[in-house]
Amino acid sequence: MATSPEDTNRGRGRPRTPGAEKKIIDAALEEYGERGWSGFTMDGVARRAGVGKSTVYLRWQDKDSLLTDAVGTRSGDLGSVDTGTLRGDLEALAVNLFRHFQDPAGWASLRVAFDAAGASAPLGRFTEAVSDVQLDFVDQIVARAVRRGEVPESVVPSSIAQCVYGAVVMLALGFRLQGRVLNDDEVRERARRLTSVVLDGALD
Amino acid sequence: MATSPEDTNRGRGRPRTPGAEKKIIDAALEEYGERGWSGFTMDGVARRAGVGKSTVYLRWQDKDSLLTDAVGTRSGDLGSVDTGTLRGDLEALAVNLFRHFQDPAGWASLRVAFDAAGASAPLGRFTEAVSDVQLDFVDQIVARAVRRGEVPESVVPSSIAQCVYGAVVMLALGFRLQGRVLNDDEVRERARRLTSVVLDGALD
Amino acid sequence: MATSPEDTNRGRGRPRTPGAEKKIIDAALEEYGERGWSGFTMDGVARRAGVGKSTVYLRWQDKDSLLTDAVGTRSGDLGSVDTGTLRGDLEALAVNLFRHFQDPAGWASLRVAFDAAGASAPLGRFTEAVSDVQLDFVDQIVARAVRRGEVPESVVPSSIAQCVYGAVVMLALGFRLQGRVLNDDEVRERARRLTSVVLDGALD
Amino acid sequence: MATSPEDTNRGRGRPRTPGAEKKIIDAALEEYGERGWSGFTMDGVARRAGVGKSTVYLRWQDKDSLLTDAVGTRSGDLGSVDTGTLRGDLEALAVNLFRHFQDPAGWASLRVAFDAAGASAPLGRFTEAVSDVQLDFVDQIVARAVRRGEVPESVVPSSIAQCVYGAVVMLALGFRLQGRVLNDDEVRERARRLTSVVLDGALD
DNA sequence: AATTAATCGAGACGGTACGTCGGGTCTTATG
DNA sequence: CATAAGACCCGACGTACCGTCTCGATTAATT
Repeated sequence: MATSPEDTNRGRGRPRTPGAEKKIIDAALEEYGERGWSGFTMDGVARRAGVGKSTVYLRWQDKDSLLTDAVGTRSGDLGSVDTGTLRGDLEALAVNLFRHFQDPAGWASLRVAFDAAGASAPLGRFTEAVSDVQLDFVDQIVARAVRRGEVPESVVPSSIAQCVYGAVVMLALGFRLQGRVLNDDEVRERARRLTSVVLDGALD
Repeated sequence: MATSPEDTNRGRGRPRTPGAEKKIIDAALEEYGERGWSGFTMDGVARRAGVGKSTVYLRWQDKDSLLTDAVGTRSGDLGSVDTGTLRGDLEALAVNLFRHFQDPAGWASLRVAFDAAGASAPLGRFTEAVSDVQLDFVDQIVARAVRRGEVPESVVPSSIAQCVYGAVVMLALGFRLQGRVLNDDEVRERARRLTSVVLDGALD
Repeated sequence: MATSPEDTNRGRGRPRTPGAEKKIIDAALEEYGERGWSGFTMDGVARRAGVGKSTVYLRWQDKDSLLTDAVGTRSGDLGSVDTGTLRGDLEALAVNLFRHFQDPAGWASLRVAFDAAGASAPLGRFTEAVSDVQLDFVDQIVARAVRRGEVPESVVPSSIAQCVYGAVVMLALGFRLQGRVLNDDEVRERARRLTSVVLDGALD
Repeated sequence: MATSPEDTNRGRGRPRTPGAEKKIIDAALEEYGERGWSGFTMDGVARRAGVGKSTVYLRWQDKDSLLTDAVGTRSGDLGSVDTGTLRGDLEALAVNLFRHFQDPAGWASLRVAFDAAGASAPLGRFTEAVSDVQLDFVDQIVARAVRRGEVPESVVPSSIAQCVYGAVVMLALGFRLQGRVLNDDEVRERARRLTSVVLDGALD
């Protein structure tokens, strides 16, 4: 989980405090959520976690690594949906994703990904974390639909994935910028709409 | 252009050096491109632009404003396409967008938007910069198609906009994370694919 | 005064705040006096001086330099005594010295000298600060006495200087270790005694 | 020897490794000699001694105690001289002292004393270590001379002690600051000179 | 022989200070 | 007035050390 999990110590010396990682990650997420990026401080995280700075730096080499990691551990199984139909699956996924992005930690994971992609020195560890893992479960949903014969084999799953995922991202971005938070019904309605575009097309 | 372009100077005293804005913006973009976000400093920008820090702060109130602005000035008329068909317009737009995001400045504009949306104190000035302006021209393209009778009036333009824009964003993100750069043919092929999903739907 | 007084800036940019040096030195001396060496902190000095840390580090390269300098500026004209007789001069000097060493700053100057002499990398700037300047004025007193014909030319001034200065140092060290502080009469008595040893010898 | 030699262990459990004290003290002295006070760290001492930190802290309560002790164990019997005359004794003593201070450990003992005397919280344990023990043997030498009838009973032994001891200290300080090391002949010459001042006085 | 208990090397722990760096402001002298 | 230079206050960065604690592994003396 930590950036450098070099478990090279075979019992020599005092073992690392078991709960520390979690405490620190929780604190990091809370700090990030409350104060935003510019107010996100290693000292603050350590203090909130009730931990010395060295304990943090022993596990993560720097601020970015910590936030990256903290944010990655919260991207649970957003895609584990199975309603029986492609439409149902995509709508459910869109709802999950949207809710994920309304949560500070979920949104942070996205922001960090964009940071990583922008840096001249690519952080690399996001390649799979986002581009593969995250989009993968959309692929799986589509593949399931293909097996069911719901959609022709000619469709490119990744394109659908990009549309759905991307649309939710833009949606979430728009509402965040406006400072609005959608309730469950609104979220479902948006999910329904964009699923409709992807599945039915605009031309018929 | 500048965040606070209060042109209150009525000719009294020394006029602002004409080329300064451009020099600073260019420097900002270069610094950002070379060093990334964490290496992007006001001192660095001023030094590279051959300008005093006060000259920068006289025009932009803070770092975010500068980067925002610098990045905004490069978002030209991505949406000024008119091929006569909705499909042609969307494909052309997707190509433009994708190229935009392959450019450091273009990508930066996106990253900044995500930063703005993540902060507890919303920067506000992005509301129009991204959610309206950027998505607007997709709306216009769709509206034009509706007028032409290409698509039924029932379609929701903003959903199409979100899908197209979002899909390009995810595509660009994915390739950036992998460190890949697409050539023109590849870009066009991707644009064709995702336009197909949005217009024709996955189900027929 | 500062360790690196490279006055290379000829009016360009904002001039260094005039009173800052003094404020910082005063604060340093107070902090040192109140909290001792182990409690002597750059942050503390800056805070007490009402100054940013960078303002301190702009003038002194590190903690040692600051304390060294602070302590050096208080070693006023301990040797500017002229009573007309060698005995009177030495006694007055001994009194001055003793009082100097009872003051935290004065004592600190000695401690710093011993640090400097102990380091593998000699700090160099102490060579004159202590061994020359400090002992020099004892030499001058003796030289004056030689000119007056009070003492034969055969006496080695530096030996006398070392005896007087060294005796006072040991005296001060002893009392400090015991936590005792001498009043004026006691100081004068001690000065008289050791001057007697140096001038009259123990054998007659 | 150790600060808290509470020999409370009645044989139960593993006995303390016999050679550890010495190894640690040697390491401490070497570290101090090579790196000076600011580079003197407990981790460094433990590492050099090939010992765990707990083994050090089991014997000394803190850094100061260790250095104090390390330094004290090297102050051998500098004063065990008996040439038959006061002059001979003092010269021999001065030579011994000077050599002692040319040794890093010997010098360290002095520096530690000055540190101890400077602290607001007096370390106390130096009171005897320096002011009594160290100066005492000068007293004994003088007392012996008094018994022999060499000097009148009126002389104050402690004043002579302070002069001799102090002069050697200043001498050693001066040469250390200049980075010079004296050979045996030079040392003897200096000892002769300052003994002459103390015994014969400057005035006759 | 098994148990007990102190010590050992190693190294993680919560803190605190270090010296550096950057943000945004302020103050000069010079256009 | 604007400008280039650069000092100012502030506060976070990542590192190093302190003195404490916690491991598993010795190492005797006591059962």
